[in-house]
Parts: sequence; C-alpha cells; structure tokens
Amino acid sequence: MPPHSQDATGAELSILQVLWDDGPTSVRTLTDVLYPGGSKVHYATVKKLLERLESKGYVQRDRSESSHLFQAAIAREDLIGERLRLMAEKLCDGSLAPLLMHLVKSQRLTKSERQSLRSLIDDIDGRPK
Amino acid sequence: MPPHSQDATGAELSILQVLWDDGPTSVRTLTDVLYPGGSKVHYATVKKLLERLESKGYVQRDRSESSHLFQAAIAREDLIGERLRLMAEKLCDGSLAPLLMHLVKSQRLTKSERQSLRSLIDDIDGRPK
DNA sequence: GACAGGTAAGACAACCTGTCTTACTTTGGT
DNA sequence: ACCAAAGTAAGACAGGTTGTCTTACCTGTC
Repeated sequence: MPPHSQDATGAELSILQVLWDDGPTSVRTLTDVLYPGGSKVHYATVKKLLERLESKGYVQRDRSESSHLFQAAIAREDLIGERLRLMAEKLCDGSLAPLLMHLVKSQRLTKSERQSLRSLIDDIDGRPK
Repeated sequence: MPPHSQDATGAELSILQVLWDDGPTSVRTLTDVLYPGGSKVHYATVKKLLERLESKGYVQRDRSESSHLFQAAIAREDLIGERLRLMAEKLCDGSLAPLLMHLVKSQRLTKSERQSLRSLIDDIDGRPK
C-alpha cells in the first residue's frame, strides 16, 4: 500500500475506471475508449496521464512488449479507503465513525441493504478478531 | 442547501473548523486563533479566505456591526454529506452503498459501536419510511 | 486632525491540470 | 533495405487554483 502522496485527478480517475473495468490495456485502446474518434493529440494526452498515474503509484506498466500495457496498481476498493481516510482526517479529526454514522442515517437504505448490513455486522460479531 | 459549485480548500477548511467550534467570530479573533502572534498580513489572509468562503456559500456574514461577524453557513455534518456524495459520484457511479460497506468492513468497530450501529438500523426498520 | 482598527479589492508566485508539440525509436509490409 | 505507421519520451503551454501579501479607503475615538 504505497503512500500516494499525490491524489489522482479527474482525468486520471477516468483512466483508472477503464483499467479497473478492463484490466491491462494499451494506450491505444484507452484512447479509443475515452476519446472515441480521437486523434493522435488525444493519444498523447492519455499517455501523459498514464505517465503521471505511474509516477504517483496508481498504475503499473508492463514494458515487455514494444507497446506497453498498463494496469491499475490499486484496487477501486482501496482507493475508496484512502479517500475516506483522507476525508476523515480533514473533517473529523481522523475518525471514520462520523462518516459511517452519516451514511447509515442519511441514506435511504432498502430493506435488503439493511439486511446485508446487519449480517455484515453479525459476521464481525461472530468472528471475534 | 446551496449548490456549492466550488469546494472549500485546505486553508478555508481550517477556518470552517474554528467557526464550527466557536460560532460567530470576527476576523481578528480568527486570526489570533489560526496565526497566534500573527501580524496584519495574516489578518488580511484570513479576511481573503473568509471572502472566498462567503462567495462560495460556506460562510454567512453579519454586517450589522462595524466589525463584521462570520459564521458557518453549512454544518460540519452537511459538508461531510456533500463530500461523501461527491466521492460516490466520482468513484462508485453515484452510489453511496460501497462507501458504507467499506467503512463497516474495514473499520475495527468496538462491540459498543457495533451495538449502536445495529440499533440504528433497527430504528430505521421500525419506522418504515 | 491623527490614529488604530476595520473594510475592499486586487496583485502575485507557486502549483496543478489537461492539452498539445516536437523529436526519437520500433515495427511490419513491400 | 526502405518507408510509413505507430509507439515512446520529454517537455511546453494556458488557464485555473491557492495561499499570501499589498495597497487604498473608511470609520470610529481621543
């Protein structure tokens, strides 16, 4: 779990989304997905964003082929965790509990969501660390 | 609940923290809290940040006295909600459920936290919309 | 009137972000 | 072997953001 001193920006995030969905992908493919009918200008943009993502530690590059393949170096779930933690630091003195409480209270949970949430807690209860 | 097209930045947030804790406050007091022993330069900085917070809708100003009083226009709780929603849009296609699940799973909840969480869900269950 | 303290408005450098350019290298077809 | 297509590498760039700082003006009180 790298430090990730720098956050992924908006455009970088849209690249991560594709990598999460499609797995290892070439610059060409990414460009076609994100900028349909895109020219070589967009190709360069995607490439630059991938470079930055790599230097920030969000993406890994496979250089074994002449045309490199890129894949996410962090799972969506883990990025969510990072951002929640960051948000807790900035807004709640580092504690995640207020975020949790807010979500449970504010969100209109469906019956099945409540059910799976309850069983999730039961799981934790049943497996005492 | 204003739109808040622009997010509150780091320095702005530290001002909001004081406003949340202390209620309506003058520029002078805020400066003393945030920049102890601060000169008139820091005073101006705080003032500028308050201006921006006001124009973004995060702060309300009481101009009735010659020295204005500022107070938060949004509760800490509501800002948390806004940011969670924003994060859900960027990372989870708008759904808050993944954030909730992540928090429940990842956080080491104490027994009493689990208990209060369970009863919170029971509350919602018992009061069917 | 001078002055202490406030308001108003904007300049400024440093940085971030997305885009785009330019130059070099590799690959594959003929 | 040559050449065009496609890749890589590196960096310039404009526009915006952010925190800081400056400068000018207003308003009370002694």
